[in-house]
Amino acid sequence: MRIEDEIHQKEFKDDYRRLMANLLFTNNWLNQQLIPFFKGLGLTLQQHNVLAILRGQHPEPVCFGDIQNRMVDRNSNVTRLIDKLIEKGYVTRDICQTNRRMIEVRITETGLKKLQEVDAMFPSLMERFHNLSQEEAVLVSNLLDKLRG
Amino acid sequence: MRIEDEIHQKEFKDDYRRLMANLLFTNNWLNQQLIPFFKGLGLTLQQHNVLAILRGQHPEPVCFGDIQNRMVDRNSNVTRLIDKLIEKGYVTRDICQTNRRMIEVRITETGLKKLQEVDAMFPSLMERFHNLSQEEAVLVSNLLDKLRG
DNA sequence: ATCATATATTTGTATAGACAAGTAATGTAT
DNA sequence: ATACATTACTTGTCTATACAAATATATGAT
Repeated sequence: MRIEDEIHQKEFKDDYRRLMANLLFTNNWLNQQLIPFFKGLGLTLQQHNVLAILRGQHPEPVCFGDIQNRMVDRNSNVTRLIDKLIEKGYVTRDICQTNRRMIEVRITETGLKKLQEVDAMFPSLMERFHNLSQEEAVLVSNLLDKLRG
Repeated sequence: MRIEDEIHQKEFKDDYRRLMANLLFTNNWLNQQLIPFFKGLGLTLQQHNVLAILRGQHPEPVCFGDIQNRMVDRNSNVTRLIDKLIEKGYVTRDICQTNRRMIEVRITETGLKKLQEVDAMFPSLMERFHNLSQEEAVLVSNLLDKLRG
């Protein structure tokens, strides 16, 4: 459905403004799919993102700064995110012995199991992207990379 | 910059997951430009969105439901958004006389002036989109429309 | 060794978002 | 006419986000 019809706007001043509205609107559309999906699994998007980052380094730990730099949403408060994940038993935190300012975060077995549970559900989530062919998905992705510069 | 480099991830499981991460990351990038831009003008994105909708109908009023349906971010609480805009003197609200459940919202002269102030700054904001040619902007926009189905 | 500066994480706070429940006016079926 | 459902907006509450300030540790210059 054209963005003009989605937000009942006859036309945009220019193609860049149309793209801006479209990016914001599409992100909302995406969140409306992702938030309930992860909520059903007892996670938020950001919590899942952190777990996936930790799995990538497992069994090595990752410190807060590195977690932040690898997150899709850079605005998240890592301290409070990790607190939630510890409560759920998905990660551990320890003070780094070589630099005591840093915190080492590791994913637990329970956390790995939760990620496997998410993985099993992922294909059904990804179906919503299949309005685009694989080639089109690559094309959009590359153009977004180019947009950000 | 490629999304892989932005979030320090070697590769994605498939092109659709890469697109998903890229959409979320690009939206964050966009918000990091838009939020300070509008903040500098004393508005939030959603407040600006509402004012623009009201200008589109001016001098006719728009009711809450219609505002919600035309907003880029559908999750906004229109009641509280309008409260803020009334405080600032940018809109008025009146009970609709033909259906007393509905609220008629109108933009004021002050609101129109504020929008003119925003318009004057818009070209500088749009420069950040010029990494894409006009044709590419149209292409991405159309593919996003297609993605949502 | 001391002090200033930088780095890494934490905490506080004000505002916004998500979502459920509430209120008031209208429409509809009997 | 009355009761029930629907519509349109409001309010409450809990959580998350944005951003500034605070704390703790490490580094570097004198």
